[in-house]
Amino acid sequence: MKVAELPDIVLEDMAQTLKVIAHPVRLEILLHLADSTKIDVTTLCDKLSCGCEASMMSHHLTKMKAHGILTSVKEGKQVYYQVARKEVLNLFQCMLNTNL
Amino acid sequence: MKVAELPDIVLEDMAQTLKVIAHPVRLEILLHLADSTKIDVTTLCDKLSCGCEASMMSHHLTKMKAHGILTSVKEGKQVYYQVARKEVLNLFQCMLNTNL
DNA sequence: TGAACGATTTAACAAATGTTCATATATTTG
DNA sequence: CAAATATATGAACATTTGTTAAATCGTTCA
Repeated sequence: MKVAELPDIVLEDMAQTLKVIAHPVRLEILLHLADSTKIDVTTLCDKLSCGCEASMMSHHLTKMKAHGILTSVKEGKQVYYQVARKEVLNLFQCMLNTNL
Repeated sequence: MKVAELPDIVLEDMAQTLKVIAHPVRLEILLHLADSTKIDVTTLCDKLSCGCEASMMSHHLTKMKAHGILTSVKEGKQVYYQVARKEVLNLFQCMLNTNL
């Protein structure tokens, strides 16, 4: 990891990605999606312990989708979300391993 | 990594930590501190490519210190900062390795 | 068809947080 | 003590967050 050579743009991208996942609800969403392949908004609201309303949940999901972390497919009335960049889950593992 | 068992408080702490480092300048600071054991505010301003004024630099450093990521010692006129939680540097390695 | 319902998104706004620029507070030195 | 240097603080500005209400989209069924 050569520090000085890391261009600003890379740091900005990194910061951006970190910022997107740096929220307790969004972390919980990611953890849940790590297990289940795909899940719809209402079910997420029910399963998560954050007591999040559908509207707020939609906000968080939209944000992560906008940054390419999630994708979604519409099936009938529901919209199913899933993790697009599995790498973000490594970050989790890393944090858990190192007590962060 | 058992998802459902991760208590909210842990997720909040994680999110908090991520939030603190989720800024391009703060990332650059951390990378720089990974190499040099300790460094003062003005030198940091000079070395980093972000063109950060001392005042802003101080804010970033203060923030990271407040969250236990950095520590500082005052020696005469200058204040030297260094990394208190080396684990955060693992996060970097993790992100670089996985193209995040 | 279209009225009613369920699922998700969007809009609008206040409150909390984060960022940045200007100013203030040390600390050393002449 | 005054000047110069190093760092920290304050206050304006911008962004993010959370809430409530309303809008959209798809289904069902009378």
